Amino acid sequence: MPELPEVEITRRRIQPALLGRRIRRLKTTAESYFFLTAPALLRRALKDQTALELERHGKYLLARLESGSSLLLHLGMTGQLFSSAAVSPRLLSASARATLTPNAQICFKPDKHTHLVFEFDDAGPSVCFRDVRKFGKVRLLEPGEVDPRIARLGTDALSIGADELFAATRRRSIPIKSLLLDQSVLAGAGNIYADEALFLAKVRPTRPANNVTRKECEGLVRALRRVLLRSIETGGSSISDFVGPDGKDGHYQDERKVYARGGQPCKRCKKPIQRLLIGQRSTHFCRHCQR
DNA sequence: ACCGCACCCTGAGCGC
DNA sequence: TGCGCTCAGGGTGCGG
Repeated sequence: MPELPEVEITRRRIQPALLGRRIRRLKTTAESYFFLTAPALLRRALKDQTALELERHGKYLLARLESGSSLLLHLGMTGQLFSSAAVSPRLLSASARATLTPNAQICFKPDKHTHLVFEFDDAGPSVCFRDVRKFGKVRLLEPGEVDPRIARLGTDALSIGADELFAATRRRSIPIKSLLLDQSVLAGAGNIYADEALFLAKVRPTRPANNVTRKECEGLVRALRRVLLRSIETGGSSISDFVGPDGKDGHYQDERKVYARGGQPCKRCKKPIQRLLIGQRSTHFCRHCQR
């Protein structure tokens, strides 16, 4: 599940394969929930365009094009943006994976889940967007147009201060975990890093936001920065689908303390990690360490 | 304004 | 070459 670190890794590593290369052709799959801009329009608009910059806004990527238009991308739950030269079993459908022989040359071939393929004027690799569950999004923005999803985003989770987080908690009675997932409060945190930050800060995820203290908000802001930066350092979390644009797995899953560790011993006190649902999201915490 | 929840999607895993 | 069920969850939108 791509969150801030995975999106930032994607941004950094896809840049060399994307920026400054003239798009000869864009291939797309058929109209679907994924396309906020109709695929035919997208194909026309991107032909002969060149991306100059790639920005991250929370979990969104925004490619600035030479024409002044922009391309908005969201990876959703299972989105993968990568070079066609990347090699990873995570980029293959289950059936393709099953027929792999141990030493087979793994060569990516767009499948039915590969919704975008950017081909370039030079003969180099394509850039592909694959998304099995289609929770991802793609949209073309006209010059000067600001997407409302971007406009609604709160401060980036890497730069939010304790004052701002504390102020946001005052008016809200929802669980602090739900507040951390609210992209209009702070942009970029998702289920994994919210759980991990709450553990590091020793705050129980069920606590009503308006009952979290100023000091705890300071701890939460520090913990968020720590887990997000560390995850970026280790290449993100490759728990199910995430893989870097170069085909490399991330390794933060090896360092996680609570996420998806329900029933296993707490790394700090050895008591079993609890799992429950908060706002339809599975939540993991230590009843002893988090108060 | 705020909050809880259904919904969008598909594959993996599991019980029978 | 089994079938049907449940679960995973980011973001949106709706009803209370």
